Amino acid sequence: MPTIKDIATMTGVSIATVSRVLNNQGGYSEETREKVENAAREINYYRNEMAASLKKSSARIIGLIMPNAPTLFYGDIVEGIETVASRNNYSVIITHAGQDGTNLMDCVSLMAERRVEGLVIASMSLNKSVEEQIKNLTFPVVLVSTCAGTDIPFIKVDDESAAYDATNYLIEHGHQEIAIAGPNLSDQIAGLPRVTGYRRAMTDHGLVVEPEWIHPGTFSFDSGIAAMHAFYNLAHRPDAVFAVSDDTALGVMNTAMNLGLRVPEDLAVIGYDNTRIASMANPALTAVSQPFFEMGAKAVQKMIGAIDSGREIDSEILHHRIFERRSV
Amino acid sequence: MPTIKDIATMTGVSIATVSRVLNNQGGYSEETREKVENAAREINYYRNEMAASLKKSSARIIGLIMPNAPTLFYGDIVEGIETVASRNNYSVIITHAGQDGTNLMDCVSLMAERRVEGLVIASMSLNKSVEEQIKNLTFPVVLVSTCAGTDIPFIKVDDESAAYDATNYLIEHGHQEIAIAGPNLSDQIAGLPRVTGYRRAMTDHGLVVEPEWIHPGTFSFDSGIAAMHAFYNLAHRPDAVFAVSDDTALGVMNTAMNLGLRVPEDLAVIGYDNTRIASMANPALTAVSQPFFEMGAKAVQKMIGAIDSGREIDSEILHHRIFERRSV
DNA sequence: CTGAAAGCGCTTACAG
DNA sequence: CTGAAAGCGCTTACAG
Repeated sequence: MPTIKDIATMTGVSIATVSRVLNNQGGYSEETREKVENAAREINYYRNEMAASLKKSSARIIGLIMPNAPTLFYGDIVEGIETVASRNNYSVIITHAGQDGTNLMDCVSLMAERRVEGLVIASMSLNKSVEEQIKNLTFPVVLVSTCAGTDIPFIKVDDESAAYDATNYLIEHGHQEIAIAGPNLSDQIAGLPRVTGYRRAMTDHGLVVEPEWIHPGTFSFDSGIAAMHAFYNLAHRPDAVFAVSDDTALGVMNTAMNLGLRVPEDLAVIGYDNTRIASMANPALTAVSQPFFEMGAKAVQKMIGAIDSGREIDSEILHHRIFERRSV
Repeated sequence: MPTIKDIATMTGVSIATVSRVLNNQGGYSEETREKVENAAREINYYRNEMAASLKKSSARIIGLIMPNAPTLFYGDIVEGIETVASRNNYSVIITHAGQDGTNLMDCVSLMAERRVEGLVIASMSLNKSVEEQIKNLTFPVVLVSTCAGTDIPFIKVDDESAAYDATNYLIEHGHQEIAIAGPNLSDQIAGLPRVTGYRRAMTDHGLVVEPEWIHPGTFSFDSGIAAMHAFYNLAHRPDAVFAVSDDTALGVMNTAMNLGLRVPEDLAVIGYDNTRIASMANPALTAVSQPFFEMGAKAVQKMIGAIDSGREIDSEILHHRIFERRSV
């Protein structure tokens, strides 16, 4: 590809001058400007960002690490991040760390090698060695829709409180026999806190929680199906379920209806995430929201603030909200 | 951040030697190797890929440009691309070109400046100036789930033929009064060809197409709702509909059921895309598939092949397939 | 087995 | 208004 050297040769000026006009630095004659710009256009010149970045030691790249999970909110997080990144002239480089974050350390290393100026890690849990690795990084890292034991800044919803509110919403709508479907009990971030919130809401209202009403899973559609089948066969059948994801909620709802139950008359269902399928379900799904686009956008805003100021990033708990539709 | 120079100073060897051991080039003593590796670990060294890329004039980056559309298949395309990219030690840098590809030219320029070695553009239509710009690029470009008038290579399904098969499937299942919902009629790639395929299937079977049975839209859920309301009020009401996306299909299905029609008994519905919501709908949606993950994966495979061999990329029409579920 | 040196394509003081 | 030169952090022939 052509370089500023080529343009310099074509126009008879130095590469310094070429660089100046291409960067609109001012301090050259109108005539020079035209000559250079024409030459650049003529040979189809594109500045070599890598070279410029190397010189300036600033690549204006933000890294994004996501799990390999075919989730519906995937795109929203990416768009939130990319939108504010590009608005600030940052590019984003994306990588996947496997379902369980197996090669998360490699991903982080790759980002460091690419000299990202900031890194966001979305929706994954970190083990000790990764936390250690991150602590030694020289650029800011922010977690989105997840958090870590240590002081790595994060942006997320308060899962326990969101689960509490979801359960509470069901109670306020007259339900007392409420089950929870789909939580992964070995997930400290999105699993356990949601069942804790659920339990707390039940206890606060003096309601009993039958052990069978807690049906664990993997946040998936299939988890919802399995949970609903189990609930249906219970002697003491719940009349409402808090599903820990929208996917799970649809599994529950569909199964319930196929079993002859009416939603919400015989069984109320509330979901979690408020992805686009919530409004596309039938009946439309009432759900607690995680604002994914906003999480991504905010993460990058804070990151850029940190890059510019040199200050630390503050964690932030984003507000959740219940979107009322027709499933309760 | 530390550089090889720091390691050289620490260990008393030259930067050349440091570079060699860090790249496992061989040709140094075991003792040197250990010294260098220990020093690197100690100071938390990460190679500066930008510098290395500049020197080698190869950044091992692939660019991806996508529309700003909150679609369900978004993640699948990205994952397909990133999976085979990372397997080949390429990173992927992603950018959004707006709903209508407004700033597509800027995105392409940005990718050129970042010195990507290949570029995939997904699901967007290109105007003349962008096509011109692409033609002058020195790295391969491949289109995914779209195509252009010119000879830019693409990977996609044959929309007309897929639409033909979808309509045909409905006919084979005993339907004769078939409508089409949701196509954007000014979309030359995903809109028009699908209505052409639909029309051709109808004609081939000697079936009439009432003008009102073609209800245009924007491939959205809402388009499906609007279409179904319109169909419902027709004197000559269709008994099956081919929806041009899964989203549209859900809009049609939900509306039909809310209007008191049974799916598939009173109204059969077939979708297009076969995204994850197809199996999560109730009844589960029968749909023609676009293999998004595969499209992305194949695009990068071909691209890397082209980068390595210097040959052109061949366009490829991927097979579509009908996933039979319960909505027909 | 190791090092000095050139060079990738830029930017930016410094000097005039 | 313009240029010569240094330098960003690497890699890699070349020489020993």
